[in-house]
Amino acid sequence: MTTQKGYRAPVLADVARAARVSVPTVSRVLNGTKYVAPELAGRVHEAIERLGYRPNGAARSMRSGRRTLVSVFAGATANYGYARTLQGIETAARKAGMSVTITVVESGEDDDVKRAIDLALAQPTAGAIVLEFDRAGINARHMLPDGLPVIVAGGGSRRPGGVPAALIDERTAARKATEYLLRLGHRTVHHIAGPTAGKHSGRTDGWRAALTDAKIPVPAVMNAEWDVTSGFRWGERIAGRDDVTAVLCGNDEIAIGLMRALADRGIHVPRDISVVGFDDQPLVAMWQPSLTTVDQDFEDLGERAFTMLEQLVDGDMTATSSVVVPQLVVRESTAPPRG
Amino acid sequence: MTTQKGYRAPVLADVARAARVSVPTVSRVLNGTKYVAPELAGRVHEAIERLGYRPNGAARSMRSGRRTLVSVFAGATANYGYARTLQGIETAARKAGMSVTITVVESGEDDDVKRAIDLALAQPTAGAIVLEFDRAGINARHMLPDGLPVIVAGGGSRRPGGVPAALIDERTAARKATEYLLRLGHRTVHHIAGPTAGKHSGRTDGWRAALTDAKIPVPAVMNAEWDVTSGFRWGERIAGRDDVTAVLCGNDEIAIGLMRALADRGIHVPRDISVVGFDDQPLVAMWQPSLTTVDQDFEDLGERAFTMLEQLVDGDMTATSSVVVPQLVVRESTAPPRG
DNA sequence: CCTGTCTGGGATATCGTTATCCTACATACG
DNA sequence: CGTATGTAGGATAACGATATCCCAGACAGG
Repeated sequence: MTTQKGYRAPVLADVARAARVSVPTVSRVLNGTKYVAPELAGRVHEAIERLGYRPNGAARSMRSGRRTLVSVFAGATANYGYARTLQGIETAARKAGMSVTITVVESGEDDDVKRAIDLALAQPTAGAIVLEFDRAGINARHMLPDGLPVIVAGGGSRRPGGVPAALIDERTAARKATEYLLRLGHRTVHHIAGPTAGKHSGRTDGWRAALTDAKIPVPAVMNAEWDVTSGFRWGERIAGRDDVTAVLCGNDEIAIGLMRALADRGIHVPRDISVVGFDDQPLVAMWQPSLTTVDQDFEDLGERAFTMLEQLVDGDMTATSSVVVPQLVVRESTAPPRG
Repeated sequence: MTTQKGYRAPVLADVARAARVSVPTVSRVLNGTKYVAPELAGRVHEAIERLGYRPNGAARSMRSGRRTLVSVFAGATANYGYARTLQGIETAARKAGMSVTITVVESGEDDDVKRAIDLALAQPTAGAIVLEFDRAGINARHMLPDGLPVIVAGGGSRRPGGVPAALIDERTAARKATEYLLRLGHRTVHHIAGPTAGKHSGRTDGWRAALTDAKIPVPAVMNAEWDVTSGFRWGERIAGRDDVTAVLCGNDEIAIGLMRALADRGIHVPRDISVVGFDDQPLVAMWQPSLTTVDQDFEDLGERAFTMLEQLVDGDMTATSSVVVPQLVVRESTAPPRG
């Protein structure tokens, strides 16, 4: 540890002095913008190595205008879907030589959104990716300054409000899951929804569309949070009803909570009730019974979002929208209804 | 959308002109470093609002030397523990007005580590938090430049190599979990370990210490990855053995995979075999049987790490180490052995 | 031999902000 | 009344890099 009180990080001028060349020459060696004689370049490299020089990103991005920081806005970070999407963004960004900052938008309130944006954009930001799985994300998009390249990543099925987007088509996926349950012979399918992003939740919409198309009256939506406890509580209620034979859950947590509550009350899944989740978290395949769910490739979503942002930042405006339809993974938690 | 081709973000000079004051005065209004006449301050605020001015962070941090970016290095991001720790860091940082960048260190190889560090430190970084749950993190710490404030966050029980650290004492937790199983009457406790961070894994060490103290021969460690599949494979093997009555797993994923494999082979948990996990992910409380596990407060860990880093950056060197011992949460997956 | 083109590299301007210095004026004090 | 003290705000320098300009020398062609 050579950490001293008066330590000052070496700057370009120090390198130039040590290598007995001018400051711009060092810069040219670093950026390869012009030919530099091998002899000088060698001296420069040696000096850089010896002094442990590291370019100052602030100065660099200020003068050159190039920014290498991407801001991600999200309503949460630790949830499975968010975390995986973030992972995809980080991986793609790192390959492209860019860094990622993550800023949580506490709520959809204007104050929280504004604070989050001010904080994030206090850094030299090339562009933003907004994770629109909830209201916080949607409001964040609306309040971002004009002129900043923005990509939306989320669960919609079409691009939101003129902003290019990377999407997972949850609507179609929910529709396919519902149709699958109907094909198994269920008279209807019930739905426990997570907190919706405004009026529209792709998952809920797809479920509703499938029922409507099949000319089946749409049962009341059961509203819940995204956590296991919510699912458990609905399980307690559903256990007392005999009109429910199939449930499409807003996510895997809800499904698992539901199944536990049902099991505690002696209701067998899938014999008595079929359950479908959403997300395909690694754990749910190990459940007893293993969970039929929708496999969402969040990591791919993140990578697509970053790639589009990169194009946008480079001035390639052709980036419009990219939609992937996730697949239903059939496991043990679904079966034809009894009798 | 007023996004035009030739759009240029307003700078301080634009605001100054609009408010008919000098550039430094605008800066003073923004930073409150000196009294400014209310009249002028009002004009400045109005101009800022009208132009949608936003300070350029690069220029700011360059001139003032103040940095508001914290770099987190981690071997992964989407795993439960990493994601929650990150969440804790982000929350604390946001409250303190700082942003967080996350950089994944792909492996412990010098090349990967160096690349990750170069990328992250290309930004104006105030300090770094290294997540030391694996070898990648540990190597990252060693290669960080001198002079950069660094805090380690991880599962050790004492501060690693002179660097201040926020820790979760996994060793003591694993010891307590093992002692609990022994108290239930198990003759010995087996252990499935995740990929260890070098020689020492607190979880494995604590397990070994508990057995040694009880004068029980230490069984061979079963090595696994952190995922459910690893646990499942060990379950297949353990099912054929009758000397295993209690298993301490490196994390919850392994425990769940293990339990599923056992269940598939007609082995009942906890009657035939007791299983203990590590982490207390939200889902595992809903398992059948619900999982006895060690509750690790990762979010708190992240907050502690950030707070310590903040002190370090502010020149307060008194910060040394902060250790929390996580609690065992007893649920349904553990019981006395048969007979 | 003169001129034009190319190449390597130094001198200097510049990015947007904050730190430092300085001036003008008002007020207070001996 | 002269000087010390304080306040408000402008002028200017500086942070660390890159962009631009420019000059010296090498070399080719007429």
